[in-house]
Amino acid sequence: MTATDRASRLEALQERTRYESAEVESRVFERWDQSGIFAPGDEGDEYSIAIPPPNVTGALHMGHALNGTIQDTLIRMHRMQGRRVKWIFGTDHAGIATQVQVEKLLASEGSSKQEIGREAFNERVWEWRREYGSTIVEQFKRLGASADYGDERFTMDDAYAKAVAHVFVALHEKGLIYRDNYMVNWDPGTRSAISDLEVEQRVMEDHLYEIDYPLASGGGSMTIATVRPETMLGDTAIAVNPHDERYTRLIGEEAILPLVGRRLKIIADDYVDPEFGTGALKITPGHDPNDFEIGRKHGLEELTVIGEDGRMTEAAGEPWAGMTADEARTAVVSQLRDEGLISAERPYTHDVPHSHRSGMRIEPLISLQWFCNMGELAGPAIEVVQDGRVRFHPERPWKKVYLDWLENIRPWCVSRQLWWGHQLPVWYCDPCEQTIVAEVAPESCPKCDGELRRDPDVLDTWFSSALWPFATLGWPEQTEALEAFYPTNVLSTARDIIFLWVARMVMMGMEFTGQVPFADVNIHSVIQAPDGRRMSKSLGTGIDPLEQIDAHGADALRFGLLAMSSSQDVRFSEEKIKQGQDLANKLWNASRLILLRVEDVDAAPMPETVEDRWILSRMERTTARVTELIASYDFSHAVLELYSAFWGELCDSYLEMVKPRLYSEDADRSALSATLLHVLERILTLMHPVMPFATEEIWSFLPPRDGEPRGLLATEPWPEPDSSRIDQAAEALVDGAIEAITAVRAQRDDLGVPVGARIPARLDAGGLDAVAPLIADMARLEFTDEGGEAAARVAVPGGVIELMAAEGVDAASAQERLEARRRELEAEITRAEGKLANKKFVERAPDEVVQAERDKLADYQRQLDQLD
RNA sequence: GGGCGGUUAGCUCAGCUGGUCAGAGCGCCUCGCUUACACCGAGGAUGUCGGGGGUUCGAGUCCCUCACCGCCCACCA
Repeated sequence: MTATDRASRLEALQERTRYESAEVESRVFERWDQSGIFAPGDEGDEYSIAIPPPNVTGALHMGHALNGTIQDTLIRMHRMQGRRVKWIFGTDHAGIATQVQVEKLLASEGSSKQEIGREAFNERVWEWRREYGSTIVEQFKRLGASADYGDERFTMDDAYAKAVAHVFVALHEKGLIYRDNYMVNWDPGTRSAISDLEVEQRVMEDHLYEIDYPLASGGGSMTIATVRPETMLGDTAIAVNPHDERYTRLIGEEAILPLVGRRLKIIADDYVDPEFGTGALKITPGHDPNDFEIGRKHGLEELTVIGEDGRMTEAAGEPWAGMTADEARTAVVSQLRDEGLISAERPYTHDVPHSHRSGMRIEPLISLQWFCNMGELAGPAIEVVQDGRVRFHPERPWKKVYLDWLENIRPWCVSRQLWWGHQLPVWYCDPCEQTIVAEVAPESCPKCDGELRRDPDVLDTWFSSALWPFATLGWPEQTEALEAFYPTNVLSTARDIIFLWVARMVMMGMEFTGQVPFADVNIHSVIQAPDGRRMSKSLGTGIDPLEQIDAHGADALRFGLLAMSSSQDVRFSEEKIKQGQDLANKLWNASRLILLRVEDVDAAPMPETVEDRWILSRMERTTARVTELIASYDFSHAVLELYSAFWGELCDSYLEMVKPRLYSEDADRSALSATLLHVLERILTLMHPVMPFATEEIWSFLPPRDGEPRGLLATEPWPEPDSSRIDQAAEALVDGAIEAITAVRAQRDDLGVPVGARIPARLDAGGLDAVAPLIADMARLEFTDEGGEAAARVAVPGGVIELMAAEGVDAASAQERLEARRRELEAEITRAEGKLANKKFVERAPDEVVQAERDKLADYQRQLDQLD
């Protein structure tokens, strides 16, 4: 860029009185992209974050936007700190979610996956992905996320699939993955088994029926209570508590299952609660998890009377076979009623498991599935969190939540009856009952050389997600990227997937790489809808981040989200986004003021005045504070710190103090220019990780450095706090001056003095002499030594400022404020005196606290004296 | 059934190990289109920190209890 180019750009800047985010963002993003900042550089200690991969089917929601902002803020700061940064980016194949999308598409074409077959279906999914899979990627770009887009991953990539198969086979060889006929959560909606973590409890209104089961001996009956009468068709026993005196004599006897006639053994088990219902429990090992356990314990027969299609099976017998479970319930109840076997029925409210995926009621049933025994894997994952190799932020309560879950971990059902996903690397030879588990498809049966049949099931999506931090880097190959960027530094996510994903990544990471997958886990807040409900598409409570970007700008959204979020769940507030927008605009205009008034200098700051030293000192403190806050994942405070440092200190105070010098045409403004440019550079740098677009755009207007046009702010070095610029004396002086200015302005306002009018005043506050010109200027006073009647007295740090009678000064109304101040001081004095008169306080409180109270009292006393 | 979190200005939220911690932004009121910005500036009002009890010289800040609200975990039919 030539000097004349710059001149004309500055000229154009004169006209741009507003920050136009839409216009700036696309242009700035293009510059970042072109210059290759998204890819890791060649130097520096590595710093990496693996993004929680969004679903390919996904659209950017507020959670993505918040987490994307958090990660990008970390990534950008560390990039500026000279680290060799990689933000591992990609998408998840999201088994069920994606399959459902494509099924819908097929349905709209009047087709179905059954009609076209598995192979063609999968081809359609890939096609779908080619067409729509980049949507969410582009949306992350609009956020300003500086991820390594050039090295994007997908959990169904060939290399990734190899890693998945490798892990499956290895765990199988170790005996941790096995096939079993076991009770699973069957989701009739997706027609697949799902894991415990994908089940959610919903409160349901049901009926609790009491049903009489006649005793085989003919002597009376036993009454059991159930909410699912239709499952009685699969009953194989009745259980009572061994200590329940009502039933002890019946243990070992038999009852007759009504409607069916099967003989049911009456067994004893501690599980049964004598207090509940009738104290007798029908046992249906095929359709209830508890009954299943009891059944296995007692060697009971397991009958499957409800099939995977949700209909009654042949085993249920006539006339129920073929009915849906609901129909069967109605039929069973009606027949029982006819036979007079229902002795009671009452409404019953209880929790019922539902599929998180389809929303359908879970049908517990026994199914042949693949499981992963997690106990052994959990050990190291517990250890690394206990010894601090993996740290949660905030630690409380997530560390405990994580540990509690791992310490009570249960087997994981990893097979899914879907078509889209990682198909199990398992083959069967039916004739010789061989099962082959191998990374590479075997040609034929090793025993009989016969044809093999591949297991049609795919793996739970979370199985492949669990490998994300290392499989994305090429594992199991020992790639350069793996060597450089694994383990990653931080994992950032909301709490809802701590078990589903975070814990499993730690387990798999430890098992297969021997290292933790990440050192820090940042658990951020969940953004709720403004009314406090969950933000969800189905509820219609979602707020589209892209619409927020359109309306307020990406920087505004980023600022707002960070300001909103803490460790607590928070309601979305568009006002916070608006605050971010105002901040971007203010930043833009403050920068214009500086850039358009300053001389083109290229020098270190040269403080000339106390306020110069003050702002330089304050900037160092802000630098240290912001750096520390971001590094400790305290984003809301980091962002508020930036806000108040920039708006409060730089704009409201410093820039106003400096204006007379800045606008004086005759004076040499080079020293001031150097200071102003330094301060501007510093604030832009500190704000860049949070508001990358506006800061980058402004940066491009800065004068050349070392004769060269500026490069990108995104790669500018992050400032090291410079303690030599800390100036406590200057800070005390200027802080005092600001306090005095505020007090005088308030008084003027009360007096009705016109804003622009300069009025005569006397300064009688020893400590403020050095900043008298500053106060005079900012508070529009003309200090004199002349006597005369004071129209008003204003208490200021260390003394008083007397406003002299002058035109527009209404002495009478001044009295009011003075009185108010006097009352305030008197109240404080009374309070302090009372405290100090309390012997116990003086005796027991720490000396410094007592002394501080004495100092306060003295100070108030002096102020009060000076008002008289 | 366990466990966790919340209840602070009209709204959304900060307040670490108890002693200027009663705050911020928005909103509201008054004044100002002053040569960066009206997406602005100057000034102002507003809270017995959910209720009750306790510990302490001193408590939004610790303990107990009650009341709502929310979340997580859990195999009581």
